[in-house]
Amino acid sequence: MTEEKSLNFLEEIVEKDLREGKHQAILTRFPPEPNGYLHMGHAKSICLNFGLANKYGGKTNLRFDDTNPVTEETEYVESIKNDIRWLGFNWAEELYASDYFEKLYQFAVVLIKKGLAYVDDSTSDEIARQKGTPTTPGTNSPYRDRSVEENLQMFEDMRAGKYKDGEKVLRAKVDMAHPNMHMRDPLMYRIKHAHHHRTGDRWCIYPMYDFAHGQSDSIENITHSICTLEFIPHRALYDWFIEKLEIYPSRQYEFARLNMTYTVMSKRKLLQLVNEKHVSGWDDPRMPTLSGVRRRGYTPASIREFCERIGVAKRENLIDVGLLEFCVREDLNKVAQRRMVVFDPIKVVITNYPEGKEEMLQSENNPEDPNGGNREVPFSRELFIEEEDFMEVAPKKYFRLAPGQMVRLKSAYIIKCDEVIKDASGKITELHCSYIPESKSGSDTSGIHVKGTLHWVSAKHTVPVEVRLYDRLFKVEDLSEADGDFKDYLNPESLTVKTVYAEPALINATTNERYQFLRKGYFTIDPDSTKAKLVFNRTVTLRDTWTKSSK
RNA sequence: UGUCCGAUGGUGUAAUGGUAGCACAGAAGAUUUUGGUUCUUUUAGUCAGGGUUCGAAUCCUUGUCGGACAACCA
Repeated sequence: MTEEKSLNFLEEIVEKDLREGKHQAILTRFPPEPNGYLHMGHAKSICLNFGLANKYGGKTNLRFDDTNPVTEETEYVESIKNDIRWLGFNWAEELYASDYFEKLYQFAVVLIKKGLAYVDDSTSDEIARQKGTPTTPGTNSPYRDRSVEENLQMFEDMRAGKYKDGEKVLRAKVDMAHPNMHMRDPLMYRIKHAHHHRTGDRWCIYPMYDFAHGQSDSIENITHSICTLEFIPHRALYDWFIEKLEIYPSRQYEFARLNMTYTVMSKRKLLQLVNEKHVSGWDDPRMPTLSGVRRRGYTPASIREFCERIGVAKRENLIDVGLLEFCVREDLNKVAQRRMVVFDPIKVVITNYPEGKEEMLQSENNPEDPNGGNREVPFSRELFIEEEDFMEVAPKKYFRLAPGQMVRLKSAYIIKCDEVIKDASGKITELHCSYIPESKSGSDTSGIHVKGTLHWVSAKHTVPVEVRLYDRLFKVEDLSEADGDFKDYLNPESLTVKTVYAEPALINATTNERYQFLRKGYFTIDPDSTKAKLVFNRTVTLRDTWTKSSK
């Protein structure tokens, strides 16, 4: 008997619709506007839309909502497609709202003929005033009662380019006193003499979101049109257009968008960070964009798992970024190749190890994978260990190296610290240790048990590599609660770059391999990496219960 | 002082009138040649009042709190 996983509210709706025969199959869509890069919020929407279709044997269209030529670019179209594929989803059809411009125009003509739309000469200020406020009704435009013939002619003239930008708009004739602001004669078309990334200069009038989205859904026979909460008030209009046009009744459902701690999730703000150079670009590894987390080393599987775990509901939420980190660690732990890299070295001399002697030791590539194989790690008389792995005066539960104390060097020998060498200023320059020859990893007959195991590198075999260490982009957990400019809360220490000491096996690191630098975290090669200078991004640190409990 | 949406441990998310469960985070312990992994245990919750009912997180009611809506953006 397997435990039945409970359904989210959208799955319940879909199951009900299928059960009652409302639909034979479902068709969803993912509708990005090509004016920015996809972020984790989009990932949630993608997993939802594609996930629903996958689960219930339906399909998902990719439809670019490209109704505003002044902000949209082909560059974004390509990055969006790339990100969706990377996440692991395949769309049924690649479509564009701009494919429907002619149809949409004809829909508008239908509404004009029905007396449900009119051309308005009012300025945008005047229209704003006519709208009223949420608590006071609006007033009718003086142009509201133009004849059908006049409206038809003027709308045709709008299309023909006889007017300048902003001179006229087409509005739906609904109800200027409606309690829902979106129903107070909303704009359907505006004039923009602008070049469109797909239709070029064919059009100088462009439909507004409300007159494009629902109709596009309907044209494609989308069964479930899933969007975020802020579109709830638009639903009345969505349904109104479909009803008046008597076209396929797609239905809109809304869920709460994703918010994460210590970051922002709005294209506008992300664009600002890019434009004002607070980050290196849309794919800066600190960005919550898909291109950013990809470069940082997050795996598609870990992001899908994250989206699964955060659930779907209608209440506002703020997800702990720690959950994302948990998901990526869980995934990476299974696949990452283990390597040893010392960040802040302190020299260790094994005084009883013959000068000039070297030996190759075997070390497992991945203890989680029995078939992962081994690699060779050179061992010699002079080594580096991590500065923080030695303390001259050690507290009680300190398992690492200290005078007179023993530790295991991973995959090598147990050593004992005999002497601390300092320079004139009292700074520790090296540690003199002795090793236990019988304690060799894999053939230990010493019978000695030590609590601590350290990573290390052989001093003369060391390979310098650059690591880029990331911290949260912002200093505060909840940016929506922060007063003033969100950029005031940027964390100045979100990026640390350092050159560190790696074991030689890392020379052969490849882009498609993931690495765990023992006790340091999970790393992946950055695109800036070259043969001459390897560059690694830290995806996430390892879970650390020691520094936490020692505080 | 309008309309709409929402409110369950610290954070998310279930329970669809019948034992408030799961995950992350936190705490304690075991295992460990990564203070990682794994395993065990554990802390902590139904916004408030009233009502219906044998029985309410769930239904009704009145409040409270949070959010959305007045772009020729999507």
